[in-house]
Amino acid sequence: MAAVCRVILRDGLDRASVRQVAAEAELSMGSLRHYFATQADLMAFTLRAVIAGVDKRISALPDSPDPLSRAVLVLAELLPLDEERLTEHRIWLAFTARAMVDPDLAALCDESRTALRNGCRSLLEPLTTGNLDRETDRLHALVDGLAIHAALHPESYPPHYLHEILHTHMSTLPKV
Amino acid sequence: MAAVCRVILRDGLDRASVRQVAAEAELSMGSLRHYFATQADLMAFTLRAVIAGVDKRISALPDSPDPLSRAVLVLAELLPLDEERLTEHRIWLAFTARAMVDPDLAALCDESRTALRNGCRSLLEPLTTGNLDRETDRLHALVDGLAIHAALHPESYPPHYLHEILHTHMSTLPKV
DNA sequence: CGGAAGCTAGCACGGGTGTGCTAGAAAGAA
DNA sequence: TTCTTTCTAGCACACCCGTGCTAGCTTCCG
Repeated sequence: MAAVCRVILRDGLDRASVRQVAAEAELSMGSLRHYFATQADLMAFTLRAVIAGVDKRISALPDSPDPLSRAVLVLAELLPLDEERLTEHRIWLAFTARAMVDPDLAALCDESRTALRNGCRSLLEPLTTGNLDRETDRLHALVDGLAIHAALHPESYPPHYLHEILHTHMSTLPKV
Repeated sequence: MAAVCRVILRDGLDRASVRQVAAEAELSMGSLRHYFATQADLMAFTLRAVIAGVDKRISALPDSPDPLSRAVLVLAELLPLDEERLTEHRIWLAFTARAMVDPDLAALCDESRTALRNGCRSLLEPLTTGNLDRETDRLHALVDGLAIHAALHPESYPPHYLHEILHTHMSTLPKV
């Protein structure tokens, strides 16, 4: 639901009321509620849609025989390298913050967080001989941290710089 | 303002209304407003207090002649290794999310974010011969990412494990 | 003692909120 | 055509909100 995202980006998740979203979507409140019985439904649907979008983009990625370039390619999808991904990350951050006090959202966030971690792990597997779990968590933290910094200050983290940091990290993994 | 923090942790920043905070502090609304003219004042004060607490803890740290152990010592203060720091990080995350749509809070967050980055930079300076800016941003992202993951899932990130990851990172910095 | 200053309590206003509900329009099947 | 389903619009309720305001209480200084 594009309207929900626009409202969240402009006014924040707190102010994404049913009324505001309906106005943004140029719908009446009643119409909106015909599709989404409650506000929680609306928000959960939106979050799911964002997650599904990311998943889809990643699985559409071309295969690459070289584990390192594949890893960089995949991880780059998780960084806000363009307007679309910047939007996704801001939405994601808003929901993550709310997940701290909303068990339903927390479950959703956890699910995709775990998937992300597993993804990092499988990318890392052929690339390091260090402790895999530890390296996974280190990479995962780096990617999320970078994403947040870049989402808040895109001007300080241009795409090529993000790539550079990512490459540095992957090149300094503990190896044999 | 401990009451504000309790409400934010329990119900979220959105629901940290003047009424809720007053109730949590066992004060009347009027009394609270005698000290904080507006809700924004209350929140800004709280955020400043949290930031000041972290600053104070860090500057109270004992000196260490060894740059590596000093770095690990300082950075450990930025991770949720105990209940107090866990609280701080959750509060911080809540405010960060709101800073996306609140320019006043954004200014505050930026300020301490920059300070943190500079801190990382000066810790890193004697430890790596890699590109200092890039290493700074990489470390900064790692610390923030770790902090967030640990704040959301403390059970998966026990203190010794956080330390371990930190140590791994510092040991694999690009060196001569 | 008197008076001022600091503090507390609470009311009231205007406004925004989620959701239950009904009434009607549009569209498609019989 | 008529009936049924799907959709739209909007009202109404009860609730919580920030803030302006006043009235009373305490505390302390002169």
